Amino acid sequence: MRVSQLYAPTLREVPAEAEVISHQLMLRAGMIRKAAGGLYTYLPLAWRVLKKIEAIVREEMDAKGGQELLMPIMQPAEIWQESGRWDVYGDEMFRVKDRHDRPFCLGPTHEEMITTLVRSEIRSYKQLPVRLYQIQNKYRDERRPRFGLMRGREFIMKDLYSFDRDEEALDASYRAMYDAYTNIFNRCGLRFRPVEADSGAIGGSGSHEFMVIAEAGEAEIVYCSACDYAANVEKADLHVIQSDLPAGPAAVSVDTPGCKTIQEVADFLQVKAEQTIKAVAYTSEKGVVVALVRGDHEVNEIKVLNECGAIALELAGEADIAACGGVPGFIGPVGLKNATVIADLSVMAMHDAVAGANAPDRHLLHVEPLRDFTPDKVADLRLIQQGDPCPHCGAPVKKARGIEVGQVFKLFTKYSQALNATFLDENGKEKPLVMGCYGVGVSRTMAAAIEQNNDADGIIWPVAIAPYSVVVVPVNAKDAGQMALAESVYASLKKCGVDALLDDRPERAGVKFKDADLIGYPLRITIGPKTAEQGQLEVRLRRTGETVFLPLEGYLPEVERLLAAVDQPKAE
RNA sequence: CGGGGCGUGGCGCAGUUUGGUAGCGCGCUUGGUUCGGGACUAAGAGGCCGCAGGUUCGAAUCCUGUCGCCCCGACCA
Repeated sequence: MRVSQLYAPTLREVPAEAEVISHQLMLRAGMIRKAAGGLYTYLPLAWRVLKKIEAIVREEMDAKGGQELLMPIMQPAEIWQESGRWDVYGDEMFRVKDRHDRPFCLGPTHEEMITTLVRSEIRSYKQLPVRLYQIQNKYRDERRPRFGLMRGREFIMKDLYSFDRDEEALDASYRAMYDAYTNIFNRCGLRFRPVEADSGAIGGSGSHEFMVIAEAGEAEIVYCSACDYAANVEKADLHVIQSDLPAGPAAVSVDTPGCKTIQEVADFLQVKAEQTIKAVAYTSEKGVVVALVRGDHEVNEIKVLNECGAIALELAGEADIAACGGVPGFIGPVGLKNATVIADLSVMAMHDAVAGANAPDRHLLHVEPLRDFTPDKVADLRLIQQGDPCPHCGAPVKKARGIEVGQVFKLFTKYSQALNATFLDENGKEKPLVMGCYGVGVSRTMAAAIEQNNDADGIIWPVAIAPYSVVVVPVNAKDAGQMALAESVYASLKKCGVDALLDDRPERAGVKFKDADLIGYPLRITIGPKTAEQGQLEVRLRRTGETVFLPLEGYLPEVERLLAAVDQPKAE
């Protein structure tokens, strides 16, 4: 490709709408343009990167026995009604109607589609395992699309679904995909970490997320400073923390005028925050749920959601709090009614605690769990914090931010049971298929790669996913000798399979260098006035900024060697 | 959904308070001089001032409505 022909309009200034670096650079490098909020056109450079990522994904999926197919983006409502998710999925699903007023949705995911497909063909255990995948657009009406491609309303996803005869076989599928994902993100040149994850709305249990470590990430993870434990904060388990206080005398109510926050109460009553019990009320379709944690802890809403079995939680309003006998700001566990009360493990281990008295401007002293209140349920509810003990080895954990680029789930029989997808085992017994699902955010992976690989001049593509590996830049395109040499270098690179680009534009050298740096081709070969005289090719490495000279005779193997080595950390 | 901000040539912005001929930088076109890190110069092209209604002799500017975009939040009693 010649740059004079390339549709890659670069921008000198940062568009005002872009906040994160990947979004800014993709706009500036002429890779994407916005069509509407969360909807983007991929221009040729971006499309080349996406195709390279997809090619890596396909190779790794095929290597694990995956077979590619393509399902419709538009899906009939009836299969979602059958699985029960039509009503559950909520506003995040784009819903459309055809001319006969029949309801459809734009697929946010494809469990229903694949399961209803497979249920009519798979009859016998002899046909298993089956691993089917596709790469296509997904649609989610995000409540807030942001950060360019990182959270769009339309995005490219690879989704594979595995069907196995039993959980042991599912484990093998899961392990195969876990390994494949590790290969994919390694090959894309990303620094990432698989973390234990909550399985969320999609259901099932047993899940890992592949997190690219980056400040712009929307997810928070914790990892152990000593062992290899790592988890999404939503998932991280926590053990009981015992109180060292003795049990107190009978509870008494005291005035705490205007003390609504834990800090205000603790300061006013001269106790530590960890001696207080925090009660957080939520509403759900199952009624009011009150979560109790220690005052210095935070509630992990995901854990609450999982414990109470509701579809969605919202912080309760004043009316809901009043309905269960509470007073906003002064709600406490003693005397609550008409609510499901769930206490964190560490709350049950407290003694002589302070809690809201369910009366205006009043708190209770000397509260004793089980003596003064008995929760409906006790569970691990708190959100992990930096420095908390690792659930595996007890060493303090650290926090980091990550971009979720992939997730693997064990679905077990959630969908096969709902959608009646069964097979006959060796004994002629009908059983539900045991499923797993595995997603890679392809477009998000591209954005994540930029978040991790850039500098003040622009993008620094890993070779494996660069739109072009090498750009050949004649310093002066009007100089016939330079152009002839550039043409011949370009032709020979292409001939031996190097993804090369020729910047034949009649621009000044500086303009071409700036564009090359901005777009981030791994290698730039500069053809200048002295190149022919000295008999040497000047090659600049984007990642390190180094310039190396190669002999005009026999430079091709050297270029290939450079391409193979340029992303590898230097051995000292 | 709540809060805040912004919509003015392709991009970045000024002008709005105090109504009176629509501006600047970058980019674009043409010519000349330049030519190894976003050149200089001369002459140009390009704007329903988001949209609709209202006030006014007159609206980018004031009023009402509406649409879109961006950011923060959807968080602890």
